[in-house]
Amino acid sequence: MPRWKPGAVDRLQAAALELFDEQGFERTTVAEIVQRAGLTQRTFFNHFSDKREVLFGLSSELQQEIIGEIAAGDEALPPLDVVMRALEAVADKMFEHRRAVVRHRYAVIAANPELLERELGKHAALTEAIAAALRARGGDPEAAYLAASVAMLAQQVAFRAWTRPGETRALRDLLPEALSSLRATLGHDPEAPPLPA
Amino acid sequence: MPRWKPGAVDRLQAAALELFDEQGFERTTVAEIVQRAGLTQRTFFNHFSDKREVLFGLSSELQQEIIGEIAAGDEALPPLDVVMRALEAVADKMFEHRRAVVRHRYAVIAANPELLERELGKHAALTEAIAAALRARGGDPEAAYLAASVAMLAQQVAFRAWTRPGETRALRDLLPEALSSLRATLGHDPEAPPLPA
DNA sequence: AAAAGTGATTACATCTTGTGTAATCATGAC
DNA sequence: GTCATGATTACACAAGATGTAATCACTTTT
Repeated sequence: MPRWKPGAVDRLQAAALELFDEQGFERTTVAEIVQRAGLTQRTFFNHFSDKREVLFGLSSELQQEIIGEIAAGDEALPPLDVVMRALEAVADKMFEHRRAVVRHRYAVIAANPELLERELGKHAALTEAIAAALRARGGDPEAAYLAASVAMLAQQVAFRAWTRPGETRALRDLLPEALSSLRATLGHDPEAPPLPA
Repeated sequence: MPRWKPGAVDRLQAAALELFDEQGFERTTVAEIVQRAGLTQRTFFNHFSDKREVLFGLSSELQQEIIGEIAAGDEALPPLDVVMRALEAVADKMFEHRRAVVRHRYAVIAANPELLERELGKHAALTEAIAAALRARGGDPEAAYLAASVAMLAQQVAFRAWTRPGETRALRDLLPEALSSLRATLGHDPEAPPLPA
């Protein structure tokens, strides 16, 4: 007989998501979460550095997947293409099969400024990690930062579309579209050399 | 004789920036800030919604300036150009003449993850406000969002360069360069029509 | 000029988040 | 069988944040 019921982290995450959904993030106390999960406050803070972090359990796994894909990417490809392919692969592996759950979780996050700030922080950290992974392959540091930033902006544009009600296309297919939208937004560089015929 | 010394907000902001600089954000308590400013904790929280907000007093003014410029912008120009011109104008008006102060403030922010999250939140809010201002001029909502996002990414790239040690060029001149860098990063749209001869 | 109202500040109490430290005790290793 | 491990708990406490009512120089009204 185990001393404690297993899956403490899972229970805390589930209880928190439920409560945040039911009554909002701010009106939910950690005391309520741990009560529903059958644990103590100290245990909550043993597993999560703060109240918000309970919603971001998968972000480190996501980051590892992406930088893994980048490290394994084609050496000859330009940085942006490497990152885009990595994002497409990860879209299939970690997002596509749980659209409803991801939508739900993001709705909870979007409903609260504090959670949105944390999400933005994760986004920025991931951008930095991608840039670092690109630099590790060798290449101009500034170009790495630019490629990472542009790719993550495309990711954001595609993700917004993917979570839109009624949208059915796959995230991996929305990513190239997002990139095209960015190209269209930027227009053509007046100083660029003419296209080959 | 005034009942209280005037400039309570300014004194709080100054004391906070000093202390954050001296001992870091986390190791500084609100009690220390108000002691240095000669006020009480309750007064601090009357003026600032939380401890971080004391560093972001100018952000609402910045936002108003930018959306004002956008509203007054040339009707015929494409959205991205309207935003870029607004950012250039505001760069001159609010940044150029206090490079040292801005650098210093940003160094304090960059040194702490919580402050960085708040900065990202302000950045995102400004992006949304710009998109809203563009939509108010009429035009595709998605195009407005894209133009706002791309412009703010260019702003970020230019700002990074502007605050780099040794950099002397003006922010307004770094903005078009940042846009060019983004175009170069994205490369050319394979589906784009050929450039006119 | 007296009275009444305003608004920034203060005093006090309280809730919530987050941390430090030591104790508990089933499980698995030796 | 003994021992080390590690997740959980108990307890105390600092710091951030909020609600409420009181203060009182200054301004407006009468």
